Amino acid sequence: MTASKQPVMQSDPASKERLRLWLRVLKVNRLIEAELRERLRAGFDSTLPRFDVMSALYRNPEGLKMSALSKMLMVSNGNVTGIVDRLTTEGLMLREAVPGDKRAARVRLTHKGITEFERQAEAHEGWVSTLLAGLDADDCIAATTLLGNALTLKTDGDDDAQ
Amino acid sequence: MTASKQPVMQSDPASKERLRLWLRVLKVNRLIEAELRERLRAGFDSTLPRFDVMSALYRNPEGLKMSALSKMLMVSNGNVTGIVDRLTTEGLMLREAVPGDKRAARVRLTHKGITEFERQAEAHEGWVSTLLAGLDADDCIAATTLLGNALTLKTDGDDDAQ
DNA sequence: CAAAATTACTTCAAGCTTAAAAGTTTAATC
DNA sequence: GATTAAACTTTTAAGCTTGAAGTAATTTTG
Repeated sequence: MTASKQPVMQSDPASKERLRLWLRVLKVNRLIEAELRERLRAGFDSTLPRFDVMSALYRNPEGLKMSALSKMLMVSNGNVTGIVDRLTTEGLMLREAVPGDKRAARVRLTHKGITEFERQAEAHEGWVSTLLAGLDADDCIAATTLLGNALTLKTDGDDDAQ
Repeated sequence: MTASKQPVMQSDPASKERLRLWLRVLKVNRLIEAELRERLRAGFDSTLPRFDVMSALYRNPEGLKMSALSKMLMVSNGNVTGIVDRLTTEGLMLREAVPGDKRAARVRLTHKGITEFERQAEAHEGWVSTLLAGLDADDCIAATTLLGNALTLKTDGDDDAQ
């Protein structure tokens, strides 16, 4: 117990509550991510980033360009390259040429990738539901709505659904 | 638009809302983390993991054992080692021997580290408040409470406050 | 049309992250 | 006292992540 308890007189009185919420979001996120990571590893010898990529491609069976993928997942361009490389090596997805553009590459799940993702997604939904068992449907809707309001200035490209 | 819209008849009817909430948490987390990372990089030539370590030590001026630090931050033991190494090299923190135990090492902020963290923490609180400007104090309390209920089974070691 | 700017992707270096293994020291048990 | 188990930390290998630099193709523009 020393210093630290004097908030420096923050201008916005909601500032402290916002900080508290952010720390809570961070905690929930870490807890759930850690659990999902462990279960994906143990159950499917995979990782969350791989799951995310497959999930995005599952929702877009016609394929996505690398840049669209990285924008959708909010990760860097160079990052996606490595994950796609590995998934491709394992035969779960493939790169195709884009007809009118020799720079671009379109990636999509193979049949094997689709089958594998469906297996994982079913388990995934159950895990999430278990981890959030403390909240019923109404609580979830309320929390989702509140968090959605936090994004009013940032969100544009919308995507959800498993 | 193909397949994918048949939820496989999940047993728990709240399952879909829980999944939706999880995706929302993930999105908020990524958006805010990305923004904070960028600002820490541009403004202080630092990173979020470094900020987190310094924050934990700031709240514990007497120092923490490496294992306590890793538990508090919910990251792996080996992970903390590297971050502490770098912060130590920069003179922001230091390792001390624990009197009765030659296995353990206690780490704490140096004076320079304390000063530097205070600078960063003030900016940090402002950034978070800006990013969550869509929510007033009551909204934040409501959201924090709801998310807290999600953790009822997992939370034990409590820590918060900047 | 040619130069310039933009777009798409990959490569690179540095740092973060984990799980597992290894190295020390301490505590417990026999 | 010797053996075993536990606690604490570091090291290691593999993968994730970023920002920046590099390559190539496309579009814009003068």
